[in-house]
This record gives sequence, C-alpha cells and structure tokens, in this order.
Amino acid sequence: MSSENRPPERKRRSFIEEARRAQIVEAAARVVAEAGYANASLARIAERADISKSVITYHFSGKDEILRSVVSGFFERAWAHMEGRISAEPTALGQVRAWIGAQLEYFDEHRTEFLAVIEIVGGHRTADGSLAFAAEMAEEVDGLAEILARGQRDGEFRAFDPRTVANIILRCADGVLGSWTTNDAVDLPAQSAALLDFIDHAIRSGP
Amino acid sequence: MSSENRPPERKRRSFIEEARRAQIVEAAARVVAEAGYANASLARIAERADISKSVITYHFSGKDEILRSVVSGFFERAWAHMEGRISAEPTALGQVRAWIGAQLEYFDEHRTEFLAVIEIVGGHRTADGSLAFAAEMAEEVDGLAEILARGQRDGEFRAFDPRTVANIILRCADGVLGSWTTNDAVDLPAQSAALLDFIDHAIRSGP
DNA sequence: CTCTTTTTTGTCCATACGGCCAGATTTTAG
DNA sequence: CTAAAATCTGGCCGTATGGACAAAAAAGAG
Repeated sequence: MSSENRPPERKRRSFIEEARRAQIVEAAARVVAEAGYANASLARIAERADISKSVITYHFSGKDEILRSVVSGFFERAWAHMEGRISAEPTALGQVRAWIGAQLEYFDEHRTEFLAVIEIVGGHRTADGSLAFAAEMAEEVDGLAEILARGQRDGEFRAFDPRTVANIILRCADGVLGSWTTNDAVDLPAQSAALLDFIDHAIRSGP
Repeated sequence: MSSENRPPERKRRSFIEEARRAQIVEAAARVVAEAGYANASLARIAERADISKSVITYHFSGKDEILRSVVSGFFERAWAHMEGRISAEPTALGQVRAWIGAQLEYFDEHRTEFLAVIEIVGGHRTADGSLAFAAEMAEEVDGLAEILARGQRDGEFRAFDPRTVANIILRCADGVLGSWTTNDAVDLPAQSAALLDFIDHAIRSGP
C-alpha cells in the first residue's frame, strides 16, 4: 500500500500489443457467437482475425485469458452504460426498470458480443470442472437484490426474498435476449416492454 | 396407413440392446452434467459406464444419437409427469401454475438429468452451426402460450402477447432451476413458491 | 454339441486441439 | 546506420477426439 495501485496494467503495453489484443478479443467473440463455445478454437479465431495462430499465443497466456477478456470487457462496458441510468432514478422501481431496460438496450446494440458472453459464461470451466464465471454472476444478482431490498423498506415492493427474485428477474432478461438472439422473428423492443411490464406487475406492492 | 404404426421401434431390440442403451444414456447424462457439454467425450462416457468405448459406437450411430436420446427421453418423462397435473386444472391460471410447479418438481427429482439436458440443449449444434434443439424449445413455448391465450379469452389474465410471456415464464423457470443446480445454498421449494407467486402477480388481470 | 448371430474388445486411424519454439521479420532506440 | 527489442511466421509436439475395424468372446438356435 506504499505506492499507488494500478490494477489494469503491470507493464505498459505498446500500441501494437493493445491493438492486437483488441483485434483478437473481437475475433474470439465473433467465433464463439457463431460457432458456439465448444467449437471455438484458437485456429478458428486466428483465421477469423486473419493472423497466424501463434500471434494469439504470443499476446495471450492462453485460451482462458482470451475468454476472460471477452467477458470482463463486455461486462465493464455494459455496466458503464447502465450505471448512470440506474443511479439517476429516484425510486427503486425506476432503478429496476432502468437496470433491465438499459441492459436490454446495451445488449441489443452489441448482439454478437452478448451471444458470445452467454456461451462463455455457460460453458467455460476451470480445471476442476466448475463454471469459471460463477462469482461474476453472483455479484450481479447481489447488486439487483440490494435495490429490491431498498424498495421493500420503502414500501414500493411487496414481500419476497430479494435475492431469489433478483435471480428470477435477471434470468428472465437473459431468457428474453436468448430467444431474441436465436430467433429472428422476435421483436426485441416489444419483448423488452413486455418484460418490464411483467416485472412491474410481479414485484409492486400496490394494485 | 394400412397397418398399425409403431414409431418407437423399426426393428425389435434385444434385451441386451435395450439395457445397454439405457446404461449408456444414463452414463452420458451423468458425464455431461458433471463435466459440461464441451468436455463430454465418448471415452469419458464409456469409462463412467465401465464399458469399452466401442460398445457405445456399436449400439449408437454416433454421439449425436446419444445426446438426442438423453434429451428426448427426459422430455418425454417430464411431460408424462406434467400432463395429468395440468389437464386436471379447470382454470388457465391453475394450468400455468401446475405446468411450472410440476416441471420444477420433476426436475428437482431428476437433478442430474436436468443439468445434462440444459447443457446439451444449449451446446449441441448441427453441422451448419445452428442449435440442434431449437425446434423442441419452440414447441414448449407454443404449448404454454396456448394456455395463456385461453386464459386471456376467459378474462383470467391481463393483456399481453402470449408467446412472449410464455417464453419469459419458461426462461424464468429454467433460470431458477439453473441457479439451484449450480448453487447449493438455493432452497428449491422456496424458490418455486416465489416463482409461482411472481408469475401469478405478473399475468393475472384482477388485483 | 455345433453352427450362426449378436455382442464386446483392443487397436488403429485421421483429424483437431492448445501450446511451444527457432528463426525470420519488423519496429524501436541510440 | 546499427544493434537491440518486439513481433510474427511456419512448423512441430503430445494429447484427445469420434469413429472404423478385424478378431475374440458370448449368446442363441437347431
């Protein structure tokens, strides 16, 4: 703690390094989204990025680091998009609606990345066989549960277990997005409105 | 149509054949549930079933047929469990609650198989890269949507798009089950009650 | 018991995987 | 310009995959 902390960079990265990493991460997201987690190989990613496979192993320690970059980068940018929208709302209900609404909106604008993240989060495992992103998912649930609990204290919401319902809500949102990404006939804005309506009716205390 | 139809068997299967297939399908479900779809190989399945890998390729045409057997067998048995319960309910709301309740109940009693099916449905692809079980999922949505539409005609439910909401409800249910299978701290009966309550508030027309 | 069919085994194959490395090439620094 | 550092390439390795195969073993039929 003597010196300042700089978590994002232990050694300064060159321009080329930064550009290559971004290119590779983007290619990885596209491959995973199109071919699925199980079929996403380094060779495919290299081919998609029009580079030699070795470039990937030069800039990344391994497949795991690439996938983690895809996921964490996406979450960071998504949260940056959502954060302001949520905190601007005065009521808990408004914050819940802002959360889900902004999330759907951001994912809508980044469809490929979203599909890739879903694949990775659901498929990537550590060496011992457990899901590699379980902790990140739990964090998200906790964040929304906090808002729900506040809404209950203020009388906005009816009685329920905040974490349980937070989990249900987030799963709903992912589900709507999942059906949208795999089915062209799905109209996302309409689905989004229906979902917000659905949640609204489900958690509000009043009639 | 001159003779009777017998879709489940083109050629009568021997006792051994039937037993082996069941054993292999069960081993496959266990392996997929524990190691994930991407790590489920014929070798692992054979090891788990304590048989030679070649026995699998003798009784099944390939990996695809095994996975299809896991999924279709599970859906058939689950539907058999749910069907009576649903049709016994006089109201549409009762049928929706019976659907979700019976589904959670059945899945609770067959946790390993359920996890395997989730993995397979979400991960298994055809040669062209599209999800192999998209049609089956759509069927399920249609079935529930029909009940919702009837409930709307009878005035039980408020106005919404039946297919959209059917999709949301089913995704919710899967979500609750997903969090339960990956998190030991989750209490399924409590979650199930919360979910039924959640849905109840969300779709009912009256206050 | 013998012959035929079914079932099982061990081995082999072509392919694909993630990762490694020596050397070539490019960029940067002095 | 020259030397050092960074970057890139093609090839290679060990492993694992799904599947094919002949031969052995077991089961069934007469």
